[in-house]
Amino acid sequence: MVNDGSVPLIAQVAPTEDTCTTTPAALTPPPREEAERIARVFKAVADPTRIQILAMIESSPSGEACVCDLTDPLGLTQPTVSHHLKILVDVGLLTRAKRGTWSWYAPAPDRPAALHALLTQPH
Amino acid sequence: MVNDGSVPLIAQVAPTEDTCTTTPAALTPPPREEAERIARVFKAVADPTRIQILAMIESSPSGEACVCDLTDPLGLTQPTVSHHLKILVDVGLLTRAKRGTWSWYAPAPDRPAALHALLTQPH
DNA sequence: CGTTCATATAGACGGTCTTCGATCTAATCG
DNA sequence: CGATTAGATCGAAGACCGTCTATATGAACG
Repeated sequence: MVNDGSVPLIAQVAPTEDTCTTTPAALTPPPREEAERIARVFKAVADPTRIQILAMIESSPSGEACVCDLTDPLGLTQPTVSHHLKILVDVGLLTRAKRGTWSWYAPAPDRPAALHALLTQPH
Repeated sequence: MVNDGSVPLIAQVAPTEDTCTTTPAALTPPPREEAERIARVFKAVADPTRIQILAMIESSPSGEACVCDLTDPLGLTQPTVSHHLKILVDVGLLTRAKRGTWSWYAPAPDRPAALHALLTQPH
């Protein structure tokens, strides 16, 4: 890709640090729309509380949890926990099933697997 | 760390949905410190501009790019691009190599692979 | 040494996010 | 029906973020 057949006669000491803006092909970013869609998912997990919520639900023996299971261990109020859960549902990382008075939250089956891997075995 | 690779995505329905707070074992969140560390990485990629920057650098033929390569295609000022690049370097997703007047940014070799997969083939 | 160029940093401004208290909705049960 | 309970929504306060302009740093070059 760089320095193929067309080699200058002058032996350059450094391989590729002449110019930058004059690179043969200008870099083009991916469509803004696509970048925003990806960023939206990352933004949902870019909060320590929501990462804790996801981990709690996934480690739950029944595979799901309701709001009242989360408030006390997290030390947050019920509206705050509901707010975080809504964000996670909106981006498709959790599902909500209302049975009776309680709302049960569970990991969405089609959530990105790589995201889960990053969450469970961080780095 | 608690969860292994194979996760039972399908939660068995309705074993016990009487109570929620009286579940046998109360759910305990992962340590806040760990959740904050993970969130810090996600926050770095929770911005469409930074996702575009990462994609541009990874698609660059030389595998790196300097600031002046990015400003025009992104339509942003130089300080803004430098700001985003600093964030990506601080979380360990990019490396910076200053050669001469230019600063060359490249993907960090030990960055999480799952993150890269999510960025390149989104869903 | 002074100029120029690429980049980094500082400070400011408008917008967004996290959290809370207060209130509304809806389901259970006496 | 009235009371209770779980959860959702609203509105606000404070912190944080992305972007800009202005300026500082530092290297190349005449």
